[in-house]
Amino acid sequence: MAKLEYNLDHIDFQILRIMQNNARTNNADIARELGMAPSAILERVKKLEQKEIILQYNAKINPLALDQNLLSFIFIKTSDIIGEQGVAYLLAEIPEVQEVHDIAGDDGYLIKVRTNDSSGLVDLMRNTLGKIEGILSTRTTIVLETIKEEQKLVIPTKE
Amino acid sequence: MAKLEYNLDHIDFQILRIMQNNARTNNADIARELGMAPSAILERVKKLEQKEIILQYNAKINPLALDQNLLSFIFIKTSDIIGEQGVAYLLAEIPEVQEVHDIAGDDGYLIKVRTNDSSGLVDLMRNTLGKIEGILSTRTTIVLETIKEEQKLVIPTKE
DNA sequence: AAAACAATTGAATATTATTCTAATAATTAC
DNA sequence: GTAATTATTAGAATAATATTCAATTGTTTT
Repeated sequence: MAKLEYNLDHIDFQILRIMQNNARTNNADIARELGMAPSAILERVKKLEQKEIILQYNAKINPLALDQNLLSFIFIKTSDIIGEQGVAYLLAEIPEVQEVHDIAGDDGYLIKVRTNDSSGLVDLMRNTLGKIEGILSTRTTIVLETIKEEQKLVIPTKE
Repeated sequence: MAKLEYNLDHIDFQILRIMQNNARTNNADIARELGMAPSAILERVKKLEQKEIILQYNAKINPLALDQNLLSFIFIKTSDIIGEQGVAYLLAEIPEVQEVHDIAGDDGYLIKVRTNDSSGLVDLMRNTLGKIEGILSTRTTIVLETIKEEQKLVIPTKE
């Protein structure tokens, strides 16, 4: 993909701010808040989507409601050569794995995993991770409590 | 807050699945997809919100577009006593800090931070973290590349 | 300054959201 | 087990929003 030009003005920032806080805010409301015509807002939002500045809209669901109570981070050392990320892509395919990051210094990855409980984690490690070629070792960190968990970016005030 | 009863049937699961994938899917579309009246869907969605099963709707914004290119994880050891989380709440207030987790075993927290670049990270550590009382030490892990980053939960197929 | 391009408005139409009532289904009480 | 209660749904009517498009205004480019 070619280098994209992100050319955002302060109106775009305002739209992003509103959307980041409530992705279901309707066009008419955004238009009212910004004092513009709905059609103009629609145009801008579409452009933000096309330029892949807004990547997706998602509902944040309470993990407790789906009985997914255990959050863990796992450091994974692999035999992946630098540049190659074969293991990473396999990890990314696992539904319980929410994040996969290639990290500096350790020849490995940091993954974030959400399971039912500790038995679910053990299952995952034994039956899923255990079957992936190239994993040399793992180090697991259990989350006792999550104080904050958001994806919100800091949006500039001025353009 | 009293213990909430989450009583979800397979229709709720389907709604959650749709919403999780695209939070801007409109009522009419959901209704059509599930073969139900829009009013019934609206009723259910409202209930899911009220029961705090759907926590919020957010737009995922491309960090590159806002020039936030560096992602880091920082382990923070503190003098917080078990049960007390004073430092955690201070950390949670920092806009660049997207996540704060109380982790097992280390008397500390794992935080996820998104900054402009490495100088932004240094700034944050020096000027913001450095001013928080009770932080004993930090260990920073830099993310070279993110292969996957989602909040999507695994939603049961059957009720 | 003119031309080319981009963004905005405003109005018209299509579609959706929302409300409400009646009917149905599911639970609970007795 | 039956009646009473409660929750859910459909369907129709209305309010509001989304979307399209032509005309206008604003912005760059040359």
